[in-house]
Amino acid sequence: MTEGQQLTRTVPQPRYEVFHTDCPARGVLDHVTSKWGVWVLIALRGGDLRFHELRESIRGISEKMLAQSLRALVRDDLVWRQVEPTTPPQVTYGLTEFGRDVGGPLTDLLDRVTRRLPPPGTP
Amino acid sequence: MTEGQQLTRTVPQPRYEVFHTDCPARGVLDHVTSKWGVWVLIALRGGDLRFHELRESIRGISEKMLAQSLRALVRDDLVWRQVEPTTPPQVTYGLTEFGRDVGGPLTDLLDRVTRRLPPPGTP
DNA sequence: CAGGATCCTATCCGATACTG
DNA sequence: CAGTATCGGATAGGATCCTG
Repeated sequence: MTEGQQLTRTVPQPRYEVFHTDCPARGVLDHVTSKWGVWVLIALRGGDLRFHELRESIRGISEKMLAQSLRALVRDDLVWRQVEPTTPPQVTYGLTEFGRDVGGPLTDLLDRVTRRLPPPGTP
Repeated sequence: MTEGQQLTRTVPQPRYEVFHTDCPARGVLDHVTSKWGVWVLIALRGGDLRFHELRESIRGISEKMLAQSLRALVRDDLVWRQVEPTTPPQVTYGLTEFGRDVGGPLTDLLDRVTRRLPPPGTP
């Protein structure tokens, strides 16, 4: 760190210093805001879902990306994974407390975008 | 659309149907949650900034990506751009009302991640 | 100073095939 | 059913050079 001042202009409280450091929050935030992570988290807000239910909820996601996103989210402790060793196997995913905590502002974000977005006549 | 039911399981209110359609909200949300868009928006919450100030705020971003992200955000009406035709030219960026509106939950999100993240002793 | 143009690399991501 | 493995095309992204 060569300079400690940054955003000290008009920012009320310099609560975080996530802009220059490689603090882990940046990685997690990147996962949370990743292309599919967003939708997985939002989908799971409606309740726990199994792999295929998730895949059907988030139309457009491939199995590969879903599995990959889920792995990342589980690693970050945003999502838990429960394997029922039956035949056929049954794997359920759900939000951890952290995941629910993060899902709030995420849904809020989506809400504001969707509500603000469809302005009549902007092709 | 071959089937209209989706997430009708446990979701309280089916407010949006952003999961299967290619509604524009998905595109905007993707921009908002894009790798750098997040940080641009958060950085601008502290006040209007010029190109190089932004670049310095968001350490790690390249000029190309900053310009590209800014263009996308301006297109989505999240950020405005004001050109002062002086020499040297001076271009200032700031949040639109939409941008500020979206910046709220975004900062909230970042806050929760950063606050929750650094658990003492998890190398 | 603010960025466009170009080149090249890293990664994302879908399709397919295969496993427990 | 719930994945993993691999391949190949598409895209994101960095470095550099150049312009108004």
